[in-house]
Amino acid sequence: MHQIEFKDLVIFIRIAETGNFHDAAELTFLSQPALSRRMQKLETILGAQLFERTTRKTWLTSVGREFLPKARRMVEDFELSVLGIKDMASQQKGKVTIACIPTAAFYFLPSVINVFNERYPGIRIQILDESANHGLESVIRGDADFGINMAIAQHPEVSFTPLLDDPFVVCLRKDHPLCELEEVSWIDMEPYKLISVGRASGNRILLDKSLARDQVQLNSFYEVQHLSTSLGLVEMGLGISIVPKLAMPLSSASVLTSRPLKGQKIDRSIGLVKRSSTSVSPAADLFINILLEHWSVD
DNA sequence: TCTGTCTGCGCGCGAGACTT
DNA sequence: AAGTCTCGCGCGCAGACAGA
Repeated sequence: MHQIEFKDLVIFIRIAETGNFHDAAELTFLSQPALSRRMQKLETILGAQLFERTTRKTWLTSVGREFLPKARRMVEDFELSVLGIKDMASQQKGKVTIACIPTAAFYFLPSVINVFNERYPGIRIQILDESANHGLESVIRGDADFGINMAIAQHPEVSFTPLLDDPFVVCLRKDHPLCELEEVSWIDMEPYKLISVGRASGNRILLDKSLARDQVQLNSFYEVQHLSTSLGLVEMGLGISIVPKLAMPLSSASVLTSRPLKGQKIDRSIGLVKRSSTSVSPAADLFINILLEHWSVD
């Protein structure tokens, strides 16, 4: 089955413009017979004659007149698309979409975005601040160019490049009795209500694994969906929480503080997640380069 | 007669099948 | 994996044809 080619449309337009197969052939760098056959092929595919021709004169049929603006639009769209891709390829325009777990978005992105914007002001950035699982799905589906995610969120279709190890800490109000300790053990936490994130969360999976390994059961009293909510409840004095250090507020004015876990170390490895089967867009590649310049683990 | 289009024929190229 | 063969497709050349 033959298909209409881009060149067939260009030829059709040139013949319509010149009213002449011979001149159209010159303009399209073909011999006249080759052009004539191309036109015949196009007419066969369309099942309609586009030109009436005699050996002296060529003119559009009613079908041809109707098809001409459509063909022009198709050629124009195609050319604009190619120009758009060229712009992107030359890295002056485009968009980078990053699926990033929220805590990492705060930590990694601002400095990288600053540098990126200075170097490539024409490229827009979209951040999908999503949970580890949703972020991974966005990368696999192609909704995001790449992701910044936890090592736990891995998949055969993606590659993972570690950027940072983020230890879990105990999040406390500054007036909490446990603040007197330099490090906090599981036993120290037993009397207090624990605020934890939902079981689907990647952070929760890591924490539960450690608790199971050490055969410890904490008083998990409140369950929330987001780390930011658990920080809010700690702030209100409702309990304590075990969170990744990156989730802790940066401001010293905050009523919250943290203490390392005693004896056991729970780390989440955060890194760059990319689809392994396809290459990223030129714009995304530039962003990744700057990200790795800033955060690459040597 | 001149000029433009169509058609027969052969050539070259690329893709896929087949062999070593 | 590399080399060879086959087939289909598009091309140009040359000549036929037709209208002004």
